[in-house]
Amino acid sequence: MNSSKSNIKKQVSEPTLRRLPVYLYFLEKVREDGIINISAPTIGKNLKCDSTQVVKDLAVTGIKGKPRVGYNTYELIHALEDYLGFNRTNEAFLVGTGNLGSALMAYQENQSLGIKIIAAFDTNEKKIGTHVGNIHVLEYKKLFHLAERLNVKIGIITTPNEVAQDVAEDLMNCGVKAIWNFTATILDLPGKIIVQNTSLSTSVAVMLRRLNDSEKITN
Amino acid sequence: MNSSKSNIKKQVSEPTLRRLPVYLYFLEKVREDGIINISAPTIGKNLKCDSTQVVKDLAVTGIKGKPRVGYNTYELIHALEDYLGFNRTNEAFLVGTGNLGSALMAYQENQSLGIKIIAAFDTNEKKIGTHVGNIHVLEYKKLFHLAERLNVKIGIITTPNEVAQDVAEDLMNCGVKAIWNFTATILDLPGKIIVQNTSLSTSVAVMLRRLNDSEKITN
DNA sequence: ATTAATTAAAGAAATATTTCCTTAATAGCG
DNA sequence: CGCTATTAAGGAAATATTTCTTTAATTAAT
Repeated sequence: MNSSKSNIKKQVSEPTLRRLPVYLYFLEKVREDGIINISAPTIGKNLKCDSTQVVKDLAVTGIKGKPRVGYNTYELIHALEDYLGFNRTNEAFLVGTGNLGSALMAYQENQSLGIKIIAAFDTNEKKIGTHVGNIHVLEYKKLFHLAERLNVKIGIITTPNEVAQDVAEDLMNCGVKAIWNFTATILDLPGKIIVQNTSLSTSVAVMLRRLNDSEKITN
Repeated sequence: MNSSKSNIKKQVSEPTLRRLPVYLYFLEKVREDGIINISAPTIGKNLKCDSTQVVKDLAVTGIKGKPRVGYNTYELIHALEDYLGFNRTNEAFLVGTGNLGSALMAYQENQSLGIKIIAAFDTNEKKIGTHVGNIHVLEYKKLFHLAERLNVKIGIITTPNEVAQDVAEDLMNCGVKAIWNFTATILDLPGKIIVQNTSLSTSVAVMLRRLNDSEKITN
């Protein structure tokens, strides 16, 4: 369940990486209010986390804050977007246009997700030929053909669990380097392929357990 | 960004909790194959993680494995479902029936998510009165009225970011104890309210960054 | 029955992550 | 112009998490 290690310079930790978009969204909100500079303690107070952690997290972008002033909001937003790759067009293929797949396609049209789904694939004949927004649902077989022309690095799997492994291998063979996996299947792929598992059950599990814990405590 | 601490017995760590549904899904697959007993090393090999970790994770359920035999698949599945609360009907309200909200409603009809959305709310008049599967979309105002009768503990927020805080407070005032927050807003609520943040941007951020890292390494 | 191999469990060590502490910088204020 | 309060940065300590090691149990094979 772990990722490989870089030999050039050590990878930024996952907890830190997961916090960066949170800072980014907060800073965007702050910028709208016309705030030019913001300090780590202020960010920490708003986001309910330690100011030291804020400083260390933001340090990965290379941006330096000024003592007594804090960080330049605009500069920091840019650096975060750049670091996270949100300012590039990260093109992606999506496989499996069920509820979740369709939702992701529709969702990214409004909400900026950081990636742009350029084509969706399905084996269900009823789905093929339809489109969500301006993304067309193509026959799954065409994945290989399309991948030749377009140099897509990211694949999204929103298929039933049973076919996830096969789809993942196909995507890999089409040149995909990173897979966003919404199924409950643990994909067995070479270590060089980045796999991001986003199973909804995982979140539910944590929440339900915490709820259960809290109910047992007499407040 | 942290949760409160139990004073009765120490909480199970989040990494462990996040792995439990992964074991559960794997075991369900294994059970279908008619396998009665399975060892931690076998689970570890399949899920690509350390066998010691498997043993420690599964220990939280209270199930004991037998040396030289492993765990009883059936017993373990039951214990995990019970521990995670997946075998209970965890009723939930959903607020915000946009793309993501609708998808969640449709999704849970097929895929067992561990929770059951019993009513959805929106302020958009075009949405009110419609239904996804057999879940009706109701006027947001009716949340308070409905909450009086039904004792719903879980709230799901799939609204635009701007209104998330207000919705969260309303849900809390309606007796909701746990909130599954899909927005990028960091909710400011009393510590006793369980908040599970599932921002899609977070996953994308981690994936894009790892992809970027891997491209810089000469394999 | 005895032995050998496998395995879970419990504890120790290693690693990762967060929090704390000190230092140096600097802008605002007198 | 110097002092003070605030702050980022860097390193140290504390905590959390994972991995390693040892031990004891138990089943299968002889």
